[in-house]
Parts: sequence; C-alpha cells; structure tokens
Amino acid sequence: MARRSEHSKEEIKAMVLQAAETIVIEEGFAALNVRKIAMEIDYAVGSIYMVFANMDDLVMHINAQTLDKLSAQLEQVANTKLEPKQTIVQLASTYLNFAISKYNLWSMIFEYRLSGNQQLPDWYQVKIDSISTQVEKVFKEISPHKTDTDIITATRALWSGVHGICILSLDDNLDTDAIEDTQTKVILLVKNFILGWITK
Amino acid sequence: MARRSEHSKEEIKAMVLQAAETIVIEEGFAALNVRKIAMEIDYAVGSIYMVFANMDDLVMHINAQTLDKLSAQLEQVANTKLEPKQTIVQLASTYLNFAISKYNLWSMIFEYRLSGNQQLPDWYQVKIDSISTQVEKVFKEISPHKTDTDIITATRALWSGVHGICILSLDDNLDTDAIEDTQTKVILLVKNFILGWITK
DNA sequence: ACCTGAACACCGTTCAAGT
DNA sequence: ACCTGAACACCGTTCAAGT
Repeated sequence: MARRSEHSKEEIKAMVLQAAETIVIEEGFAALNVRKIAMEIDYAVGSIYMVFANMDDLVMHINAQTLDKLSAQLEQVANTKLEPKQTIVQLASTYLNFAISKYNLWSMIFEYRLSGNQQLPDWYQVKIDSISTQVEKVFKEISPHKTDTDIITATRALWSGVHGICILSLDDNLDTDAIEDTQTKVILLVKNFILGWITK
Repeated sequence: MARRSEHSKEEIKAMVLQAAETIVIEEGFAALNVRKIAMEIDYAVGSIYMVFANMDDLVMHINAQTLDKLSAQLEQVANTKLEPKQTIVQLASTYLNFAISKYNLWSMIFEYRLSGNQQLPDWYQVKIDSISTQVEKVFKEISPHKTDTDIITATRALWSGVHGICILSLDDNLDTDAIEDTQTKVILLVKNFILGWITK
C-alpha cells in the first residue's frame, strides 16, 4: 500500500484542519486526537505528521483561525461610529457572544497547554495581543489626558477582566440564566471601570 | 509480596496527597502521574486506588487544600479594620500574591479538567464560591443603597476581573517586570471599578 | 485484608517498508 | 515521493494472584 496522490499536501492540510475543528466544535478539545482525525479524513495516523509537526502545531493553527474570526468581529464593531463608551460596551458584548457561540473553539485558545515548556511563537502572540489592541484605539478616545502607556495598561486590565468573567462564568454551564448573568457582569464591569477611569 | 500493614489507610492517603502536592509544586501539574507518586511513596501504582477513587479525586483534594489556604489568607485580610476600600485593594493584592507564590498549585485549580463531563461536587463548589464570599461582606460596607443581589453580582464581576488579570498575565511568565505590571493592572481595575460603583 | 504488578485500553509520535 | 501501520514510550485504571 501507500502512494495515492489523490490530494496535494495543501489539500491534506486543509482536510486535517477542517476535521480537527469539527471534532473540537462538536465534542470539545479533550476529545481531539490524531487517530480520530485520521479516521475522519481516511488517511493513516502517520500522514497527519506530513502536514503538521505535531499536535501543538495543529492546535495552534486552529486557534489562529479562531482568533482571526474573533478579531474580524471586534474590528467591525470598533469601526461603527457610535459614542466611544458605547463602542467599548459593544466590544465586550461581542467578545462574550463569541465565547458563547463558539465556546469549544474559544476555550481551547486558553485551555490548551503546549507540551514541554515551550513559549508561544511570536506570530501567535501577535494574534492574541491584537484582541486588546482593537480596544485600545477606542479607549484612547475617552482618555484625552492619559499617556499611551497608561491607556495600554488600562485596556489590558479591563479586557483581562472581561475575559475573567467569561472564563469563570461559562466554564460550568451555558444555560440561559448563566448567560444572562454573565452579560450583566460584563456590562457592569465595563461601565463602572470606565466611569471610574474618566472621573478620576 | 503484598500485605505490609506498615501504614494505616489514612497514613497512606496523607502520603499520596503530600507526594502529589510536592510534584505539582516542583514540576507543575502536567508532570503529575500515578507512577511518579507511587515511586515517591514506595508503594505500587494500584495502592493509590485504595485511598483515592482516581486522579480526579486526588486532584480535587489537593485543590481543596489550596483553596483552604487561600481562604484563610483572605479571611485574615478581611478582618483587619482598615477602610473598606483599602481592604478590597488589599484582598486583591493578597489574591495576586497567593497566585504568584503558589503558582503551580493555584493554576491547577483552574486548569485541571475533570474526565468525562462531570460537574464539580457541591463541597468543592462551596470552597470556590467562598473566595468571592470573603469579598462580599467588605463590598457591602461601601454599598449602602444596594440590594444584596446587586452586591453579589458586583463582587463576582470584580473578582472574576481580578482573576482574569492574574490568569492572563501570569501564565506566560513570572519574572519581576511581569509581576509588577500585573500588580499595577489589578489595583487599577479594583480602584476604578469601586470609584465607578460608588459615584453612580 | 492488604498490597502487588502484569495487563488492558488508550494516548502522541516515529520510521522501516511498501508502491 | 507519498503513504502506511506496526511499534514504541508513555498514560490511567483494573484485578487476579500472592502473603
């Protein structure tokens, strides 16, 4: 057996990525493994290692796609010409709604741990940082007397806060009450933080 | 071989717990496994299952200990008769310092996932909730015109926020600069949130 | 009754061997 | 050159067998 050449390397890579993403969406990332992917795309386990170095590599590529989708949604909101304060609330809501609707993909970004003691590669870290960068530019508009450093710190503090609420509130349950409660908390945190920030 | 009776079941349980905790502290929870524990306490792998149902059971007991230590530290701070606003800032600092100094134990509380789709048991959930309960009573003092429900929601929003900053800031690095930056963000979030909360 | 450790069912990853 | 799948080194968990 061996040698089929039915698909190019790029095609196989896309098939692996697609199959893996579907497994994560449907069963959560704990259910993801090479043998399941191989069965799904009808190739041998070894073939997956022709197109991805290992599981870390594969997962980071899925996460990169997820981060790109999230970034695109945030960018759209950031570009609507609302009042800046309203825009920030909208950005937080968008983040939360993304976390809810794509929960299994979203949580893999933060739960998956690289094997060994590897650092995240630069191209990946940039994508993570770009999330709060989206918020920084809007935050700047409500901070006329602040330095850039202060604005970056404040944005990261607030956005980590929003993220913390999402992580802790959503990880046990995703039922309607919990979602409503989470929305309340996110908006409360954002509004009070901004109110404190501009009155100081 | 078999049958030694050198140790009571309670003694073996304590030995397993102690050995497992040490491994987590020194090598992180990804390095924890039954064979390593067994070697450390000089018993067979199977013996661990005499005193703990499985890994989930063992990890939850370690986490319970960690949560108790954290709770005790927070309680001590909550009982100092400072200005309430100052106390909340101190509580947040205490939380952050605990996360830093016991990072591997602290992160296991939030990173470890139960196998299957199990819910956290009630006795465990109570311990988790008790963290923000510690803050609630102090928060009540600065919220004279608010209902209990609003105070609970606000406390959880703020505390999830503090937690979010800790999680995102500490998981890549624990060097001096990162720690200082994290402290700045935690205090910024708490102060601005409280300022917004009381001026509204 | 207490404890062992081989055995089982899973993982991720590799690589000699087939076409 | 492309692809296979047996093999390896790990996991957690079980349970027949020893004292």
